[in-house]
Amino acid sequence: MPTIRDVAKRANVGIATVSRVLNNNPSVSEDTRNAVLAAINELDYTPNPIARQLSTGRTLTLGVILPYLTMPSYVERLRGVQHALAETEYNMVLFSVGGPTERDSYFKDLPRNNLVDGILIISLPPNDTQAERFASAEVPTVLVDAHHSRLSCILTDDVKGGKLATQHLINLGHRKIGFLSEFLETPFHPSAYYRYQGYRKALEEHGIPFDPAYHISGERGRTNAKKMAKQLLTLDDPPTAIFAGNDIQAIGVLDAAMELGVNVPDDLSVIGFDGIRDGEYTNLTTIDQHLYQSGIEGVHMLISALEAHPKTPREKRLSLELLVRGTTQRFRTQK
Amino acid sequence: MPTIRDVAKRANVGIATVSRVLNNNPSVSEDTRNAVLAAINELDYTPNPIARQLSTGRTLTLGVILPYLTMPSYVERLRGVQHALAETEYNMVLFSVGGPTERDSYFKDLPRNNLVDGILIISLPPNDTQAERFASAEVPTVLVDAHHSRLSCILTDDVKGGKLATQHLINLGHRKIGFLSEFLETPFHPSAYYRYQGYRKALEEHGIPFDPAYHISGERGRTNAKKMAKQLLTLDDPPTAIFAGNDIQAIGVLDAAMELGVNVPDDLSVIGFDGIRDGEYTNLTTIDQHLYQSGIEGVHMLISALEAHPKTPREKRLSLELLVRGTTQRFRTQK
DNA sequence: TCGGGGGCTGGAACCGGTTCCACAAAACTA
DNA sequence: TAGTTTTGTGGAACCGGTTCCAGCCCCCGA
Repeated sequence: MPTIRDVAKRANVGIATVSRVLNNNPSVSEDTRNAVLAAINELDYTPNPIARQLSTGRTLTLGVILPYLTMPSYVERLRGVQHALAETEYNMVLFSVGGPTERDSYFKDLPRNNLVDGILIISLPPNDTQAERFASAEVPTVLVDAHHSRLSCILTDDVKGGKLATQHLINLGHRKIGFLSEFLETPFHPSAYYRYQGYRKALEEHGIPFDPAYHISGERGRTNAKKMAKQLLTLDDPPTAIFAGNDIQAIGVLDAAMELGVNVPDDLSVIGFDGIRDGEYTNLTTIDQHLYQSGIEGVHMLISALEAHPKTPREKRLSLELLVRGTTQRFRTQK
Repeated sequence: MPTIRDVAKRANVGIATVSRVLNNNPSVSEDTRNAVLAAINELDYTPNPIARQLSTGRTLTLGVILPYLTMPSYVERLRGVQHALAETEYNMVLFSVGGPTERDSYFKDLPRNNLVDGILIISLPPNDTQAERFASAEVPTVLVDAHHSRLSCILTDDVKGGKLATQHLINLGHRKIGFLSEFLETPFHPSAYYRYQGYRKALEEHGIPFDPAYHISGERGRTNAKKMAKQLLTLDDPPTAIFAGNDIQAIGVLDAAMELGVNVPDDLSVIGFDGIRDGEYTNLTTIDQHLYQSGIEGVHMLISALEAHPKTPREKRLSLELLVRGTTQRFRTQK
């Protein structure tokens, strides 16, 4: 593998000059430049980026910490990141987190070791100690789908979204509205809890009393959602509409309805939350939280932090959109 | 940021000794080791991986070159890679390819510049020149879902898969079988072409003449598949079964059937190819090509090449599985 | 008592770039 | 024509680790 010194020798110049040519420094005469370029060509020389990284202190690499791609929403956000990064000079190192230990070890080492110029954290909220570590590090950090007052973040207003979803059902004439989600207390970002709050607020604003029997939470995943939905649907006085904490769970609700012979949307309206592609196939009404866009915005915020090194963290809220498809319908008393 | 020299000074030892402690070299006395560890702790020192990379020549990083995550099959393969990599000491840099220019630039630079210890290429077949460059580089390369005789690869037998799919339809009594796919001539891996060959072979073996009217190809994507399927289904003598080149296209066929009021599977059997998760929602019969597994196998092969540096490329074929779900049915003359 | 060998340790060179600084030659300025 | 700037260039130090090699000390055997 030829080095910069081989090139210098071959072109009969100093290594500083070769370096200048490589970095398009204008203070090199035309003749010298050509001689160097010729030598580079003859030797098929490529500069070693590791050496460059060591001496400049820049790696031109951004680290993305995110959970294993088990949930479609992570993939969708990553797609956005990928798209936004393509237009920049930065590469992306993926740190996939399988569990809390791994997460904590990345959270501990990454801000200290100069391996990356900036860090994007997706759907993994740091605790106070960890956030402090990120905030005091010289490498900027941006959270996507997570919040901490010490760090910049891209946020979704889950309370508002929960309200939006519930209001849609209320506007359709539903009064018996179930809420189904993963456990509200979670060590990760408690989006389900916020959505639940939006649900409660919407009910309250419309003078609909909250019925604890219509609220169920449990382990995440389609199959568990199906089980929970069955519980709701076999109540003596079952809900006429169900708001599921995310799209995958909403699909679980559809599974349950199918198995119980409950017709959607005639006998049951179902609304989800996320706006993942799977919703298309199932024709699911949902709240679109612009997952793809969140990745793009995260990268933009990180890049601008890289250039400006702002002292105070920034926050950006993404908009939400009600996506009416085929699983919600006006409630008919008649039935 | 403290360096190894700061630690050495604080612990009153030489830098070599600190380095030995960092690398668990046994020839350090217990006392010295403790003194060094104490200094490391007091200074909150973390070794700089870039400097280590430069001096050892190892980056502990693998490069993954793959197309933007536009197709579910890429995501599924990447999931497998992610899973397999988690058990190793390697990190993963993602080089996402949006177009041919970007692909070629990665293909050109990556094998030369020591940025990664090994390269995994997913669904992007190199041409002869590029393959030669990879083969002669000192960093090992493995192809997943692509083939070149000079490089190790993880392969799917698309001809066999195409035969399997077609035979399934034939076994169900179908004789008028359509084949719909993206263009057969493509600069990328011509899997559609191989699947088409399997289709032809199966017909031949069962003495069914090939009817060019039943063969259609065009741009990729669900919407285009829908258009093409409509053409097939509005023929004077339409096929009773359609084999689509991949699952997304098969879903497009389902869209077309729905719009034309053609009942699946009563009036039309549809089979896809891939085994992506989207197939679950649509209850699609398909050929499962074990995408997730392909990522895992790719990583395993690459890691073993990293350790053994084999001179000749290796090849591994993944198995295929017919996944019978709800979109195919026995053909009834009666109709 | 002396020589040899092993256990620890530190200095210096090295990995391959970038960049500060010094300096020669050329190009202005008066 | 002498003095001052400008332009182009090379040497050496530096980034922060690893590792070769030399050397010290101690213990052991003769």
